[in-house]
Amino acid sequence: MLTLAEENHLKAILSISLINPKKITTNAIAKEISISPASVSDMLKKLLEKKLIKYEKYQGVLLSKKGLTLATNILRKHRLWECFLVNKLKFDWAEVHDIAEQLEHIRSVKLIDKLDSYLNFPKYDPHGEPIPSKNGEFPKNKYTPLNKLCAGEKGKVMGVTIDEKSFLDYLTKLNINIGTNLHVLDIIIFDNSINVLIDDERTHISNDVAKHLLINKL
Amino acid sequence: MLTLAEENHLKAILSISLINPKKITTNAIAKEISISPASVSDMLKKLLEKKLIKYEKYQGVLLSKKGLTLATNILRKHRLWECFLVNKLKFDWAEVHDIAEQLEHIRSVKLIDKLDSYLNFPKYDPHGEPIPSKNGEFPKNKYTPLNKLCAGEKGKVMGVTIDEKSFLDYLTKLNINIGTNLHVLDIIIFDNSINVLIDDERTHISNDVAKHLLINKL
DNA sequence: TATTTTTTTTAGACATATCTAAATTCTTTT
DNA sequence: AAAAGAATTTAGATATGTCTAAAAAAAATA
Ligand SMILES: [Mn+2]
Ligand SMILES: [Mn+2]
Ligand SMILES: [Mn+2]
Ligand SMILES: [Mn+2]
Repeated sequence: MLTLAEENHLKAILSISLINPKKITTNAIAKEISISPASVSDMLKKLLEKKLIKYEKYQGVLLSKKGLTLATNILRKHRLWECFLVNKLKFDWAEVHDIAEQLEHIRSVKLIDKLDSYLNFPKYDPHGEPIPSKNGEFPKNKYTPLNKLCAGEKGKVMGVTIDEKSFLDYLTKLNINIGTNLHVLDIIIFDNSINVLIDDERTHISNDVAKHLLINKL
Repeated sequence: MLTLAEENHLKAILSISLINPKKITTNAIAKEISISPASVSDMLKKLLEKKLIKYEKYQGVLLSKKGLTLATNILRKHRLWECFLVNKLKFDWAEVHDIAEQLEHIRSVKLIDKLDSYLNFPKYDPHGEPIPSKNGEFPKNKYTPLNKLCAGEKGKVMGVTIDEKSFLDYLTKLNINIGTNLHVLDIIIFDNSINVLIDDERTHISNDVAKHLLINKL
């Protein structure tokens, strides 16, 4: 049985490796969960002891099979709860991540099975993030980050890859939501920012934002 | 902001005082949450420090106004989640208490407001236990514990005052549920147990069980 | 390759929450 | 009212999870 801290470390490792599937550094984990690298080092020893990670001192860390299963299940719970909060309780998409950070630690297999069924077995959460199945498989998506589109291309926003409130609130301010249609006007070479057309309105989007928007190209 | 342990102690004090509204003893709290009396003593110091209880060494404890508000809110969350689990996710009434023990600690005022509304502002949980309102008021009920009925009286089960699995599973075995009609045949003076008629079947119920069954007398 | 910088780990401290055993206080019985 | 018994608190220990500062190792730079 995992403690809350152990679950949070495993989930952090998974989250980081979903973006960049390499060995994960102590510093990256520390940053992800806002604790000191020293504390992460301590925890890595415990997780290694429990065979949840592959780890050699100074050499970075990977999830073991067992660790991956457990971490994926936490992510599954997180995203299912986000669906519940948005689809059933009518929360705004920007409000649910922080609450799901708490709900994801509730322990009951039956609860998650029933929640999944109650929600009609969703494949994506309210941010377009894929929900792993019970046995840990992610639905494939073939979407392109907005920063990979070329001038002139058009597409529809299918999801984001960050679901923190500050990011989502900014998207809302830009009139971007899931389903929004975009038309890339031009790309500024200097900083890789782009000008897009949204609802006939010209909008400027930084590269940092664009790379977290998943687009279904027309 | 309360820690999990603090919340559990406050809730324990409230639960005990709902059954018997006197000064609560250290031992009673210890028993309620299955920890040592020594640990409870430690915690009482902390709760006093935070002005959540009225407490003098060796003299037992009461909730302060602030403590009562917080504890009542935890109970409210517990019972609302139990409604959700039974009414929406179709859990059996015996399965939900343990899961609600976890869910009751989720922190989000908006979540509970929305859950309450989603459930249509229930007044009683699946065990017939009253759900306090947002401002801490309990709906009044005028039901009688089964052990106070006299031979010959009839009534309907409206709720229970324990919602642990072992108790509820036993009720199910006795064919007792919310809404069950009972007819008290006779009371055994020796141990205050009673014989009742349920669905034309004679059933023997101990005093210990009978006192936790709330009856609406016909 | 040697030096400097960065990253990671270790060492030592602290807060929380628990325990058992011993001391203290309260309650009951004689 | 004294003694015995029960309840409560204190003392001291342990486990977990965090921190900062210092040491060690790895990576980057000169
Ligand atoms: Mn999220
Ligand atoms: Mn999400
Ligand atoms: Mn309950
Ligand atoms: Mn209940």
